[in-house]
Amino acid sequence: MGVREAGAQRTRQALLTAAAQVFVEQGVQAPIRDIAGRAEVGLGTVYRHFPSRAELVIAVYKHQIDECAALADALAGSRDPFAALARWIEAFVQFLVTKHGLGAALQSDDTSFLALHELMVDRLVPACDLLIRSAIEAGDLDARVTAYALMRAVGNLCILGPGYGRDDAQAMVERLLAGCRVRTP
Amino acid sequence: MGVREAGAQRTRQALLTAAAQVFVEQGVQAPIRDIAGRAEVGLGTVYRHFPSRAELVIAVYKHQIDECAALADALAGSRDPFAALARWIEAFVQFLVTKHGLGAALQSDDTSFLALHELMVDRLVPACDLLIRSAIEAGDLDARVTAYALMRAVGNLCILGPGYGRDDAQAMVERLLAGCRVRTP
Amino acid sequence: MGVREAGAQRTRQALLTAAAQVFVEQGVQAPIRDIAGRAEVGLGTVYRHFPSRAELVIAVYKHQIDECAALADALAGSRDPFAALARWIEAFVQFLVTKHGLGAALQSDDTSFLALHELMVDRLVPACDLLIRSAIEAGDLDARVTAYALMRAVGNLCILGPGYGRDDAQAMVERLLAGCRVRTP
Amino acid sequence: MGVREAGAQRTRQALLTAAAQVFVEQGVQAPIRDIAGRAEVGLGTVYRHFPSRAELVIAVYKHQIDECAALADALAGSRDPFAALARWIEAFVQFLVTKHGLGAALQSDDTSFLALHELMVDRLVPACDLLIRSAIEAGDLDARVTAYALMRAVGNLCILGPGYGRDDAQAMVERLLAGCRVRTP
DNA sequence: CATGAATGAGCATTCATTCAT
DNA sequence: TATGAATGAATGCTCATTCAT
Repeated sequence: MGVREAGAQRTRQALLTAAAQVFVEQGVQAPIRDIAGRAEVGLGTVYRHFPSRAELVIAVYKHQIDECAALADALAGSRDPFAALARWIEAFVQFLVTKHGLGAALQSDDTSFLALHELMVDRLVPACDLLIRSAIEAGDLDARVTAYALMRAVGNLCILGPGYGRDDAQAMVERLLAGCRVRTP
Repeated sequence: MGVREAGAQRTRQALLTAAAQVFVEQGVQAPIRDIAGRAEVGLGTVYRHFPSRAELVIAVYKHQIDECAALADALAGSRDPFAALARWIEAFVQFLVTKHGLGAALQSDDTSFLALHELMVDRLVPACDLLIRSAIEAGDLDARVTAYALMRAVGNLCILGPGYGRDDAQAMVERLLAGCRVRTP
Repeated sequence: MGVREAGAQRTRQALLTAAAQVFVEQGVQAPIRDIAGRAEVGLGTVYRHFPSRAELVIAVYKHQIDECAALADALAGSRDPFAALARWIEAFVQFLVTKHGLGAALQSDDTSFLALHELMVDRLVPACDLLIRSAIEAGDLDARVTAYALMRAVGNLCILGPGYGRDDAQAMVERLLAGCRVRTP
Repeated sequence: MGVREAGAQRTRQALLTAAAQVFVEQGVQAPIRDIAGRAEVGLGTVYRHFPSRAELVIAVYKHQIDECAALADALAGSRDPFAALARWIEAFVQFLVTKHGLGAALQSDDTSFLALHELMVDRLVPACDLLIRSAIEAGDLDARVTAYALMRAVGNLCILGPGYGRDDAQAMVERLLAGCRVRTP
């Protein structure tokens, strides 16, 4: 890789970092200009690296999404399927809760986020589904719970605001999960 | 009240009706112009009656918020405090779930919705708090649950999207509530 | 008509005038901003009156197109059909030649001018066709000449440039028409 | 010529070929980037070889322009001067009609095409003039016809569009030429 | 009070052009 | 010489908001 490519990679990284920050502050709908400004880069440079907003959003979150999916694989086959699910959901919450605005982006009906939505669906829903099936088969989870709806619900619960912080979200997700559990006498 | 005042009241009502419809169709962020058009009224008239978008949003939902608060009062003192809370939450969900975009607006950090947020806090949090206290005192509810966080969580769960409809929201809220319950042996 | 409507009409007229000038100077692709500036009007005002560029272009030329079509009707039924056609073409040339950029717009493949193209086709082609048929029936015109192609050709010949002015265009059109004539011995 | 110069020549040729293709597909206003991409060459390379778009356009068409000029020389001195002119014009039409957008470019007031215009004037006008003079002297052509205006007119007639194809252009040019002929009794 | 014309800030996007490597 | 990353001016378009009538 030549110096130029290396420079381009640095720019790309700077853009991802800047975008992540701006997304936290303003949400994923933030003006592209602001991201360019934050990265101290020309406006066209953002478009060169990420022709559409969706691609930028995806690039920003892809790494963590992949990590999350990998965790599910690691947890699959655990002896206590419900506990495994709970642990995975906890990790998912950590992911969401540290990325302000992602939760909001996920439920946005804006077409530019369909791709992000798809990525999550493609990568995480199957991962989550695996754990859910095991828990259901073990007789621990309400069989009506679907991966998609659960993730959506968890995602929504992770939309923070004043007076509703990470701890609150965490606690509520735990309660939601508890409510999905089949009570064994 | 003179004829002029009466006319103004009619205009105000027409605006509220129109705004409610448009909010359902396009969300609370709908262009003011569309609301004026729906009400068959000039654009300036909207601004005269509701100088800010927030005031309009509030006016549109105030009635239902009041009803919701009143329901809490009616349910207070019930013999089964947890069931009362559950019924009230159900009503709250109905309110949110039929107002396209309201859930999203509630957690928006947009300053124009602070006032709506405040209204909900002022009117509904105390109402909900009443029911929560009773349920806690009856030993049915986790004492760590606060009215504000619960309502926020419920509000979030009511943010709908493709593949996550009213029924899903409803079911998830029920599970959340179940998870907040103290299990009696 | 109230004063407001009158003012709006004045604005509309100012816009049409400004647009006509700008079209002459820069062609029909001129930035909307320039037209707004020339009319000393806000950018939004242009969009209020003419939501799309095509509508503006059409409005600018519609009056004259209508006049041109009317002339054809007046000339129809003349005793010398070929002379009638020649006179009409002459008027058409006058129209084109005084609107710099229109000829170019007519042959632009830009979709925003389809509407203008359609207007010309709808109004002028039938008008021209009437005269052509008569001339053909009278045995004066090559029967293979079609209204559309002839108008297109004339339109093209009216695209002026340095060293090729109105007189040149006029002369060339006359020669083209002569070349379309059936020579009677 | 060293290997470096030879490589540069190859690059230059690749660029000309690529540009010719792109011009046909998108017209002479095509983005420079597209041409670089088609030639599988860096963007800067295009600018190194052809600092301005005009120079590229000229280089692309120069060969054919020269051929066209040479044809005129070959046809000069023919026994039937008018037929010679007609044949030459026919070749000129073929040249224009197969170059998408060239006709339009020729009459564009865009300064970047002045040079192309000049090239055509420098090479083809004298060539055409030769044939025209002969035809006039033979008493076959209207003496008022000038080479420049005739070429311009022919160029305009070769601006194609939907519903006005090569055959139409060809036919119209023939009629124009017929209209320039002096009728001998 | 009601009106709606006018305004212009704000944002997305494209592409010609430069220049460090 | 060749490269292509970076730049930013230019332009289209939307809407919130003001204000003269």
